[in-house]
Amino acid sequence: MQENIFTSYMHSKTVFKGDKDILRPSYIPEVLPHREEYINELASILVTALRGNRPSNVLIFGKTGTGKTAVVRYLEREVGRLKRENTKSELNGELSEFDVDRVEYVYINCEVVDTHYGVMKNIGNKFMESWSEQIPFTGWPMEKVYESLKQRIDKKPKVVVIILDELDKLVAKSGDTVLYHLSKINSELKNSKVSLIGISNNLRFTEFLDPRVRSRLGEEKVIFPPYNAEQLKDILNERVKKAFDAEQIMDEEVVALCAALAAQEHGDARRALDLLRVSTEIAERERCSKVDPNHVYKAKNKIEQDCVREAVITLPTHSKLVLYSILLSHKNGHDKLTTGEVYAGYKELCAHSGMDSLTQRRITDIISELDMLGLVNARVKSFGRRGRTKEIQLSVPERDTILTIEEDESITPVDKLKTMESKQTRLI
DNA sequence: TGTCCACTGGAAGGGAGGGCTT
DNA sequence: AAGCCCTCCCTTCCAGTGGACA
Repeated sequence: MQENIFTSYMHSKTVFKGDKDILRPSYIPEVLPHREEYINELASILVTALRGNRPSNVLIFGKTGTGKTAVVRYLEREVGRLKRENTKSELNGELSEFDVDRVEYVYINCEVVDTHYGVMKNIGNKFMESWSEQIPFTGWPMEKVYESLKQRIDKKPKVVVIILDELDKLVAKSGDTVLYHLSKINSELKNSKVSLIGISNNLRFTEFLDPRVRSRLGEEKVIFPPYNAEQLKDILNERVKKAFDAEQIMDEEVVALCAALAAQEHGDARRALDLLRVSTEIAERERCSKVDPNHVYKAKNKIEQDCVREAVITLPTHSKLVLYSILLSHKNGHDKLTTGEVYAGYKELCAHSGMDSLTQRRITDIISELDMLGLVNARVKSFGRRGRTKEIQLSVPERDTILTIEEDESITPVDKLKTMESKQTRLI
C-alpha cells in the first residue's frame, strides 16, 4: 500500500472501542444516572397521552447541562420503543388499554428556529400528508400557516406532544405569539389534542408572558437542579464503560478531574462530557496509551479557546469591527472604555476598511450582543457630570482574538494601515 | 437642590430580501 | 407583474437615568 498522509494515523492505536459519539452530550444513553426521579415524574404526566388524553402542559427549568433535554428525548425514545412493541403485540393479536400509535412527538430547538413563523412551519411540516403541500420557509401569511397546521394535526385523531427546547430564546426574540396560539389550539381542534413541553434555562422568562399564556403553559413545573461532582462522576463512568476498550485506558483521577472542573461551573454535564472527550482526543493525537490529568487541563484550554474563536469568526463584520476597536484600545493600555470611545475607534476602522459606519444607537446594541456572548464585559455606569454610559472591558485573550478578526478579508488589519499611511491615528 | 452630561434603551418605521398569491 | 407577507438589520426619535458638581 502506498504511503498516504493518513496512513500513519490509520495504523496508530485508537483507545476508542467504537462509537465516539457516546461521549457527546447529544447521545442519549440507556441509563440517565441521578435523573430517575425526574424521568418518573414526567412519565407520570405523559402516560395520559398513551391513554389518548391530553397530558398537562409542562415547563422544565434548569441550567445548561442539567439533563433537561436528555430526559425529554429519553422519554421520546421510550414512546418510540413502545410503539414498535405495540405493533408486534398487535400482530400477535394481543389487546392493550394504551393507544400508543396515536402519540406524536415534535421536538423543536428554539435557539435554531427562533421565529413565530419558523416554529409553526416546522410543526406543520411534521404532519405532511399526501394531500398537503410543504409550508415554505417564508411567504405565507401567519394566519394561513396556523390554519394549515390545525388541519394537518386534526386530520386524524392523535395526541401531539410539542417540545420547545430553549423556549426562553424564542420568547426573548419573537414574543409569546406562538405560545398564545399553541396553548389555545385545543379549543379549536375536533379530533386531536396538543400538549406542550417548554424547556428553559431561565426561570424568570415567564414574567414576559401574557398572564393567560403563563397559566395555560405552566400547568406543571419541573425544576432540574445542577449535578454535583459525585453525580457527574457517575455520569462519566457510565459512558466510559461503553466508550472504551478497557478502563485501564483512563486513570480514575481523570474522570474525577473532569467532574470536578465541570462541577465548578454550575454542575454542567455537557461540559464534563466535552472535557472527557477532548482529553481523550488529545491523548490519542499525542499517541499516548493512557489519558492523564495533563490531557484534561489541555482539553480545558482548548475548549475555551475554540469557544472564543468560534464566537468571533461567526460575528457579522460590523460586530467584528466593534470588537476590534475594543481590542486595539486594550492593546494600547486602555482597559476600560466607554461607548463613545468604542464608537470613535469603530468609525476610524470603518473608514480605513472603506465601509460605511452604523449609527451609535446600533453600536450600543452590538456592544450588548458582545457582552451576551461573553466576549466583553459591559455594565452601565454613571460618571456624574461626565454622563452615564456603558463601561466596557475585554474578556477574551487579546492577541489570539486580534489574529482571528484579521482573518476576515473585508477588514484591513491595523499593521497594514501603519505601513499604508505611515501616520499616527487615534487607535494605533 | 437643581442642572447637566453622555448616554441608554424602547418604540416606530424603512427598506431589502426571500417567497407566495392573484 | 403587482401586491402581499414575514424576517432581519438598521435608522430616527426621544424620554429617561445616575450621580458629580455648582
